[in-house]
Amino acid sequence: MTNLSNITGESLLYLTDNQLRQGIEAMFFAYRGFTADPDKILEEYGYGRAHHRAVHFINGSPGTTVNNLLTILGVTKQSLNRVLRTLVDDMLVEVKIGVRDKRERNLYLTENGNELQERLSSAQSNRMRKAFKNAGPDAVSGFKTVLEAMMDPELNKIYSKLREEGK
Amino acid sequence: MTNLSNITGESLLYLTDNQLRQGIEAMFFAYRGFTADPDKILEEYGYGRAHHRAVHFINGSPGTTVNNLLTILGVTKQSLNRVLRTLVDDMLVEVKIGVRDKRERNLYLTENGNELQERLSSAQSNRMRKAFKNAGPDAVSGFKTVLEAMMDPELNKIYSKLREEGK
DNA sequence: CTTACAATGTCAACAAGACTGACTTATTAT
DNA sequence: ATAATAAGTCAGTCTTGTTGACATTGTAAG
Repeated sequence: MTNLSNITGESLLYLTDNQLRQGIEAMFFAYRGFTADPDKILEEYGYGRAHHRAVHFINGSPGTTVNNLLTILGVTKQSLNRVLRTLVDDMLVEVKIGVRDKRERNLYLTENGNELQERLSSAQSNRMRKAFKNAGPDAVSGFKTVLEAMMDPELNKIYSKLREEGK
Repeated sequence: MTNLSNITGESLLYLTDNQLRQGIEAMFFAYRGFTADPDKILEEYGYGRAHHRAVHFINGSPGTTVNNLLTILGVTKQSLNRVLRTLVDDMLVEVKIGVRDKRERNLYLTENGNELQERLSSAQSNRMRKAFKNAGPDAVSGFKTVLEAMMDPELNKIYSKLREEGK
């Protein structure tokens, strides 16, 4: 029992190339699984992952501005605009002129937009719930800890902010 | 010590919508971080992520066939061929005719190919190593457990096979 | 041996989703 | 009045995926 604390502590973090390689491949395959279910739903609408991301973050921060969305998504306004325009044309997203600053546009999901969001969210959540249940609570916290450490520092700030807003 | 095992066991897995939402966003932001460093290197070569994936899996299974690669990557042969052709033209990948079955093509990295692979791998591994170190060994196993549970069953088989091959 | 199947490669056309660069229109701030 | 900001748009390019059709070569089965 002398060096057991060492064994479970720092010294197990001799990470071999193979362990790192496995981590890399786990990320690759898991991300594929992670997006598989929503992709099927999006296909019905003729949408892609870009639409999913927009809908997801508008749902999470109703009334957010175009600039906010650009920062979170990390794309150009031309790229976002293409997606946003189809969502507005299809009556899934509503655009309101800002009250404080009339240059800003506040984005909201319509009733139809919410319906799509719910479908996407529940598909993705179901998979994640199963994964979490299989893995157990300790694994879940480990999962989140590693992912947070893997983000770029700026994105981590945004993510933390979103965590606070979501209670 | 009576119900502590319960608390840390099943009952903590009442997963709220917010916890699931956070997991989803963590995946999104972490994957961005995960690909950020290699993307910069690939830009020097005029390559994209598709090239990275091809190089990665050829490196992991030298002599693998085109069909194997198609299965792992989950793309069409036309899509893979475009990428593979540039890699062969640029002398990063070598193609040898199969010995057992002459229809098959066995793929290998050349010296230059290995150099690119090393650069990509070390960039990505460095980030993952940092994340693993920050998170600690328990978090690492949790991370892997959840990701494996999140994969599609078929991909999980492939992934397990690759784990075995890598000792 | 011929016929069928399998592994690979290629041509063409198309689409999503990213990019750059330039430019307009409102609106706000200095 | 002038400059900066938020948003939108037009045009062109690139990567990476798709379908469909077809050719070549080699293996396997009858």
